[in-house]
Amino acid sequence: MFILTDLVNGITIELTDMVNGLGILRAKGAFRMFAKFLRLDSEKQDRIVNAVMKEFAQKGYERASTNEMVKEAGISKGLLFHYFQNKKQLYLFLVDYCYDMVVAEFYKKIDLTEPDFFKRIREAVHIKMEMLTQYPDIFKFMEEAFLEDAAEIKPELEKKKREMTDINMGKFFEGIDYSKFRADVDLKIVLKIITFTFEKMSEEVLYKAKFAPGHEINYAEIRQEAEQYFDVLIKCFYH
Amino acid sequence: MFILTDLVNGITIELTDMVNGLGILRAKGAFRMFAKFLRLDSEKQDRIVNAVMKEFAQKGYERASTNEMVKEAGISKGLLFHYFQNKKQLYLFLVDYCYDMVVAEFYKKIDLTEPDFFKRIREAVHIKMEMLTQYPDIFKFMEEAFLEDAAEIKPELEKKKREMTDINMGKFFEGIDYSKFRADVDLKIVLKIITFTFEKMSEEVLYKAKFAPGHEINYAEIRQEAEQYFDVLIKCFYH
Amino acid sequence: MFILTDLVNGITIELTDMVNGLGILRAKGAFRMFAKFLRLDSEKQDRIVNAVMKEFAQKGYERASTNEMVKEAGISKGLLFHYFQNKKQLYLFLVDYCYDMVVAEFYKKIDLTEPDFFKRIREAVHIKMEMLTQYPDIFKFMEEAFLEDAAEIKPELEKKKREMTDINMGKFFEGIDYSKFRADVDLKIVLKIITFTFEKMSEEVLYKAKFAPGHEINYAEIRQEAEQYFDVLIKCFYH
Amino acid sequence: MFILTDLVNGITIELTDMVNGLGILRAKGAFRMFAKFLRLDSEKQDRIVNAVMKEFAQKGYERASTNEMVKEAGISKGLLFHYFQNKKQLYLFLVDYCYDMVVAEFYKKIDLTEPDFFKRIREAVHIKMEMLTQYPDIFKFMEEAFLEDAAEIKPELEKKKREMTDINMGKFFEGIDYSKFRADVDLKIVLKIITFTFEKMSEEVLYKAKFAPGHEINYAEIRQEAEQYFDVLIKCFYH
DNA sequence: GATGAATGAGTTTTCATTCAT
DNA sequence: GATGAATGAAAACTCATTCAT
Repeated sequence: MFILTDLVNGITIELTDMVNGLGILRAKGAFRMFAKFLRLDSEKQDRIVNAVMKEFAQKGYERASTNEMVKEAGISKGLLFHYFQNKKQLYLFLVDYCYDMVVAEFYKKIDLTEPDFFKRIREAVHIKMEMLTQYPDIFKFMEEAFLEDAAEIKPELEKKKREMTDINMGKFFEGIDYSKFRADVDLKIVLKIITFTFEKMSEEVLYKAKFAPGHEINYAEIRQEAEQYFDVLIKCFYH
Repeated sequence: MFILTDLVNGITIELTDMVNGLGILRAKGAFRMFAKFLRLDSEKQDRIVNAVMKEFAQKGYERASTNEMVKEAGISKGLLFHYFQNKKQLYLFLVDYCYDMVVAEFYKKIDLTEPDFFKRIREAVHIKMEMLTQYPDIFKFMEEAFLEDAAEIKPELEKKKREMTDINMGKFFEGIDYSKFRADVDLKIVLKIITFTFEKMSEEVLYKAKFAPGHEINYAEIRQEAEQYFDVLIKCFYH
Repeated sequence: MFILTDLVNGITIELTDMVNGLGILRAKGAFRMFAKFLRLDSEKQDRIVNAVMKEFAQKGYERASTNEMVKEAGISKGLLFHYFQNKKQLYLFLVDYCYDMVVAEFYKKIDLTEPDFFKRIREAVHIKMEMLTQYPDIFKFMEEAFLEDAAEIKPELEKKKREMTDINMGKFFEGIDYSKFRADVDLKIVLKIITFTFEKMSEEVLYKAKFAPGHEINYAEIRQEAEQYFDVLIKCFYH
Repeated sequence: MFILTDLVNGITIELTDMVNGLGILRAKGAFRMFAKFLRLDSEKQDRIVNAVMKEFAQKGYERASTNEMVKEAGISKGLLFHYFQNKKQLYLFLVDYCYDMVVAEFYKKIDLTEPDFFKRIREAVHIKMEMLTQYPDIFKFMEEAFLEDAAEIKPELEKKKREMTDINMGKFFEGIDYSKFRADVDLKIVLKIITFTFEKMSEEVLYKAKFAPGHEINYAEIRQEAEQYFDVLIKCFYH
C-alpha cells in the first residue's frame, strides 16, 4: 500500500502480510544469520543499530566507514563482523530491521475498517507525518537505502525491494466502498492516478524539507496542501 | 517541465532558459573553469567525455576510478586533473555537459505551437522514447547521476538539481489553451496531478525495464498505457 | 630408514625406538602437556584430530583457521585452547600424533628377519604404497607438515624433524647380510646412494601424481620402475 | 640439469635455452607487466628486490608483510603495488628474477666442452658452492620459494616450476663421452642414480648447515665428501 | 570442564591528487 | 601542455587468544 512505501521510496507495496505484526523477512527466517546480534540486550542492540544507521545515512553505502561505526557504537572492530559477517550483510540487515519496525508501527495505528477511500488515505497521511517526526533517523536511512545503487549491494537490494513491493492493490483496497467512484472511466487507472499524486506530493515535501533551513517540516501546511488535492480528486473522480 | 526530467529523475524542471541553445550553467559561466578542456578539438573532447561517462555510469561516483578513465581515454593521469581540477568537478562538469546536450536536442524536436495540453504531452512522450533509444549511454549516466548520493558531491549536485528544477509552470504552459479544463477545480492542482501521473508512469516503466530480461523497453506498450491515462485524464479534467 | 621418511619428507630416519610401539615423543613425555586431550574418549579425540588435520592439510599452518576447526569438530573455541594452549602447540602435537600412528603401523607390517637388503627394501616400498592408499589424509597432512616453513613453528618443527631423523644406519641395517656387497668400495657410501635413489624416486612419484589428472597414483607402474632400479643397483653394488 | 636445480629444489631441469644469457621467462615476455619496475635505475631496483627478498625469505609467502618490505626499501606503500599489482605477482616476479640471475651466472662459468661426465659434475659442484657463498640471500629465497606451498600462489608456482623443470637430459648430456660407462645396465637409470646422489648430497649439506652454529658451510669438507661419492660411482658405473 | 563474545593489531589493496620533468 | 611515478591515509576484514560466566 502506498502510504508506507512513499515514506521510503514511492513504490506501492502490499502490506497485508505484515498486519499480523511479523516482518516479512523475520517471518521468512532471514534473521537467523544475525541471531548473535539479536540475542544481545536491547540497549547494546540500539547503540549499534543507531551508530551504523547514522553512518550509512550520512555517507551512503560505499563511503560509510565501518571504523566510524564501531567507534561510535563503542565496540571493537572484530565484533561488528562477528555479528554481521561483512559490510553488505550489515547493510541489508539494517534495511530489514528498519523496515519491519516501520511497518509494524504503521499497522498498529491505521484503521482498516474505514470504507471511504479518501478518509483512509487522509488518516494514512497523518500517521505517516507523525512517524516521520518520531523516527526521523530511520526514515532518513530508509530513504537513502531505497535510492542506493552501489554496485555491490544492488542485486540483493533490488531483490529485497521486489519482495517488499509485490503489488497487490486488490488486497489493500479491501473494504473500500468503490460505488462512490464515477463509472465512466477505468477504476484501476483512477486509483493509480490518486496513488501517484500522493506519492509525488510526499516526495516534494521531503525534497523541500531538505533545503529548508533546519530541515524542519511544516506539517500543518502539508495537511492543507493535501486537502487541496483531496478536493480536486473527490470532485473529479467521485460521481 | 516533466518530459525531460522524467527522462532522468522525475523532477519537474524549467526548460525555458535552455531553448536558446545555451545550457543554464554554461550561460551562467560555470563552464569557465573547464575552459582548457573546452578548447580541445572535439575528437579528443569526445574521447574523454565518453571514457569518463562510461566509468561513472558503470560504477557510480565513489567507485569510479580515474585510472580507468585515463586508460580508456588514452590520456595521462595528470592531464585529467589539469582539465578538471578534481574528481568532484569532473563529475559535476559531466552532469552539465550531458544535460545541455539532452535539453538542446529535446527543444529542437518539440512543437511548442501545439495548444492542446494532452497533445503536447503525447508528443513529448514520443520524443523522449526516441531519444532514450538514440542516446542510451547518456541517459544511463544522467539517471545514475540524479540518484547519486555520494556525500562528497551531494551538496553541489542538489544545488545543481535545484537550479535545473526551478519550477516555473506558468512559462512552460505558455500557449496552452486552458479553456478546455473544467472550471470548478484549482487548475494548478490539476496540472500537478497530470504531471505527477506521467512522471510516475515513466518511473514504473524504467523500474520494470530493470528487471525485464535484457532490460528491453517495449515502447508500443508504453504508448498504449499512456493512452489509457490520457483517456481518464481528459474525461475527468476537461469539461 | 628411508621407507618411512620418504613417505613424508625424504629424510632418512631411525625407527628402531619406535618398534616397541611407543612414539619417540610420547616416550619422552612430550605428550604430558596434552594430557587433558588424551584423557578424552577416543570418539571425541578422533573428531577433533580429524577436524584439525583436515584444516591444516587444506590450508597450511598460517592460513588454517581455528574457527573452522572448532566448527567442524563441534566444540567450542575455548575448549580447543584449553586442550592445546595455542595454535603452534596444536600443530606440533598433531605432527607427533600422526607420525606415531604411521610408524607403529609400519612396524607391525615389515618383516625385519629378511636378511637380503634389496628384498627388505622391496617389501618396504610395497607397505608404503599400501598405507598411502589406506590413510591418504594422514599422509597428506604429514607431507604438508614437513614442507611447512611458517616462521612461527619452524624452529620447533625443525627440532622435531631432527629428533625423528637422527640417523643411525647401523641399527637399521642390523640383520642385513652385507657379504653380498662388493668389497672394493666404501659400504657406507653405497648404502647412502641406494637410500638416496629410492627417496628421490618416491619424490618424483609424488611430484608427478600432483600434476596427473585426478592425482591418482599408478602403483603397478611404480613397482615396475622400482624394479629397474633394483636391477641396476644389484648388478653394480653386489659382487 | 641437476646442478642448478639442486641449488634450489632438487629437480633436474633443462638449461639449454638459458645458455644464451636470456632468462626463459624474460625471453617469453613475462616481464612485460613489470616494465615499470625494470625501468628504474638499478640502485633502486636492488634496494627493492633485496627488501622484498629478505622479507619473503624470512617469513614465507603468507606471513611476509608488504608493510615491512616498503619500510625496509624506503618506498611508499602505493609504489610497491604500482610496480607489482599485488603480493602474488610480486612473489612470482621475484622467483623469476632470481632464477634468471642464478642461471645466467652459472652458465657463464661452466665449461661445457669437458666430455668426462664426472669431471663436468665436479666442476658444477664447485661453481655451485662458489655461488652459494656469493649470493646466500638469493639462494635462501629460492630454496624457500621452491618449498612454498601457500594455497594462493601454488598453482602459478607449480606452473613456473614445470616450465623450468622440463627435463631434457639428452640435451644436457650432449658432448658427454658415454663410452666410459659399463654397457650391461640401463644407462638412463645409471644417470638418474648419479643425479639423485648429488642432489641428495646437496640437500644434506644445506640441511646440516642450517643447524650448524652460525650456519657456516665447510666447503672443503663437502668437496672431500663429494670425492668419496665420485670414487664409488666411477668404480661401479664406469667399466 | 565448557562456552563463545570480545578484542585490536594486523593484513593487503586502492585511489585521488601532486609535482618534477 | 603533458607525463606518470610517487604518496600515504584509508578501506574492509581476519584471527589467535582471553575471560567472565
